Amino acid sequence: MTLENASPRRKELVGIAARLFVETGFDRTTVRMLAQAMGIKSGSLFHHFRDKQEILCAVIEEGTQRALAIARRELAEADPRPRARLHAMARAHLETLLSDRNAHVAALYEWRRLDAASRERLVPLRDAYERLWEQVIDEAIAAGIVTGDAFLVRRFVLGALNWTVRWYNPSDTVGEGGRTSEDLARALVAMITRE
Amino acid sequence: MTLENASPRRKELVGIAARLFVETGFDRTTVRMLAQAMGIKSGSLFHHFRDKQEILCAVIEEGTQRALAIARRELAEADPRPRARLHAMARAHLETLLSDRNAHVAALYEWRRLDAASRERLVPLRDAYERLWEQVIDEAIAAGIVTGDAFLVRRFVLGALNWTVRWYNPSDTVGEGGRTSEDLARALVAMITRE
Amino acid sequence: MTLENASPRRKELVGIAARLFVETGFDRTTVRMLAQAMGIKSGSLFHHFRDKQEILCAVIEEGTQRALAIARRELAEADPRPRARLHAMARAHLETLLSDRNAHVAALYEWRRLDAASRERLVPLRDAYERLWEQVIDEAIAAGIVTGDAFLVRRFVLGALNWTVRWYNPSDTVGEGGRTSEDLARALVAMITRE
Amino acid sequence: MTLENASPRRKELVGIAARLFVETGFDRTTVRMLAQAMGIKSGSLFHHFRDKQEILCAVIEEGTQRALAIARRELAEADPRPRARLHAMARAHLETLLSDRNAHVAALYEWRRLDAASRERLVPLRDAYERLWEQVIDEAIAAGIVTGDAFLVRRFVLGALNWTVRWYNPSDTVGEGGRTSEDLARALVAMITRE
DNA sequence: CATGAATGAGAATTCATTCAT
DNA sequence: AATGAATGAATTCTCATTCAT
Repeated sequence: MTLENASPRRKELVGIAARLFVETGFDRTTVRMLAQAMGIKSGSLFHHFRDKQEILCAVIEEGTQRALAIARRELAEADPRPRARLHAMARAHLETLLSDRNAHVAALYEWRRLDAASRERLVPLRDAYERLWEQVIDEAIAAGIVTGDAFLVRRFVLGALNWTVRWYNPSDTVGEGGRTSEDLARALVAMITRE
Repeated sequence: MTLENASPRRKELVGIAARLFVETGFDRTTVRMLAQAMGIKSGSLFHHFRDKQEILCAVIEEGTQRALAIARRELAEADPRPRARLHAMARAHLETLLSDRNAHVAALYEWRRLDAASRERLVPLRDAYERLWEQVIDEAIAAGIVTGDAFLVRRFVLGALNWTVRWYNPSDTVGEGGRTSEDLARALVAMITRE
Repeated sequence: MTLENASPRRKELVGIAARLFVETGFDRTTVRMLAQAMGIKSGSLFHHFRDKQEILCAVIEEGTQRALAIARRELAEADPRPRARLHAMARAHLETLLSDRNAHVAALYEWRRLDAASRERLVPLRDAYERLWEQVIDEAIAAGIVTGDAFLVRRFVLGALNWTVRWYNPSDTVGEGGRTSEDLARALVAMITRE
Repeated sequence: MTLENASPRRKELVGIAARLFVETGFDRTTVRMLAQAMGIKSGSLFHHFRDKQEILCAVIEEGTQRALAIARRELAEADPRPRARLHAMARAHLETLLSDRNAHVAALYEWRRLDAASRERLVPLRDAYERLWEQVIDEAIAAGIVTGDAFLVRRFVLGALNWTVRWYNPSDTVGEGGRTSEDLARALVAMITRE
């Protein structure tokens, strides 16, 4: 599941690329911009990555991997009751999405830019993450605190969460009415659960 | 509210551009692709639009305008009870988003590509549309069928709906488990309302 | 010597073109700019002129013709003594050059943009004008008020005069230290004559 | 006084660009023509210069700098008497203008094509050159060998000299009646001085 | 005469990528 | 590893010109 090269230097470069991809979009981020942000010249970039695609692929892998790791950790630490587990997942998702505007955002918003080969490689990883959500939502429905079609609920919930990056700026707590990402997680869970 | 140039020819071109922008993304849609899809040569495009930006601007305006018109019509025809009005808005939103994968999708997903001037021009239009949602959600909260922070509910609901274009293909009813966009609207309303 | 078409409408258009060619340069003046300044659409321009070259040709012809006419008039009216005739020529030259920043400037500064055919057509006209200068300078040398190689004197004098359009703005009498174009003519004659 | 980038490669390219700008004019010299003359592909040009403007700016800077350097050298070596100094300046000016049809011609004839920023940067350099002329002409007037308004004399003299590039071809000594540029300098000085 | 739409050749510029040093 | 120079294909956009209406 891990890629050919996971040196710390490379990890650092991937983080920088992730930020640029989120700020500017993959298409509009030039190799020269990436290199400059990394403190090297554009020619040197190709010693670390075969091509621009590979950078995107690495970013998306990193983003999904982190999302998966954090979700697992939060679930492991969470109260085993369904509502708490739902909350843990929402919190984890928002954390990877908003806390450092990191690779997870790129994973979601630049997925379409992956070429076929990369996509194929990354689908299992993404599915592993989604399966976590599937479980938690199934449990919530089984417990009667959420009603409806599990598939649709999952899609709607992820949509609601993913869309936050379009309107929520975690560093601007005043502009956001003082809402923290924790508030967001709680509000979302409240919105879809009853009793 | 309509802009500089509204010839029927232009409208037709805007429709074609909308489709390409949704299929391929604004950045990856070249002027030549647009021209070819329109049946003209790339130079001729600039007879109708000053630059590529202006095409995007026209597409987004058209998309938001249509969304606004359809939402108003649905609200006017809907049962005046809060849940019905919520449902009408969701149905209207999904219709403009999914029925012909039209300009409304571009309006949502390519908004960031607008330059400052266009953005400024279009913000009021977008706000008018969002105000419709505001009203309907306020009514639902007042009626006690939805609970929570009206602002967050609106953002979550719009996120859930907007994200549908990423996973729902209305022309593939089998792959989508036979779900129609009407089903989606109903499910969303069910998910967030109680009693 | 006159061109196929000398309608007053055409003359007017030529005048407008002359102004634009001087302000912006022939290469940078687009057919659309010309048309707009003329109050018509670019397509219509080609009812009046075969192509852009023909406009330039007409402008240069007009400019040289006017310069020639005015020079002849001034010489006819001038005191027959050599210095007075020299002065009359300088005054005439500066008048066509500066008084209405007209076609004569274009004739001098855009001559290189003429195609071979136009150039051939206009060379005799330009030579007729230069011959006037030749006479006047020959007379001045014969009279001993100017010394030197007649050919070089003529080139130097014309250079000095033609270059005025690069630094002298006749409508800004303050910025120009209150110098009129009449002052310029006098100063030039004074500079090259003795006794 | 020198600018951002003065690599020898760049200097060489600037020289080639100067020649093309003089032969063809800035507007009609395409980037492809420049690249071909430089033996590279058009894309590579932008490795050395940000845009076409910057090439022009570099050419004009180079041209004025050389003119300034040569004028200073000639003045330093010249007999200190006013006529000799005038002659030295004329000779220097014609040398930079005619000897290799170099950047100084472009500096004079394409100045208008500079954008505002470049112009601002180059004005002091140009002024430094003109101040040399100012001094020499002031001295000549003070010595009584030239009469008139120093400002106008300077403008006329520079006009006469600058215009030579329009009619004088130094490599065609037959067509030019065997006149060398040294002859031109002498004739000009003779024309404007007395006794 | 005038127009609006269209054209096609070419303009400057961008950019991922290569490669000798 | 890193770099600077170069590439070539593609991109947006310009513009003189044509032509049906």
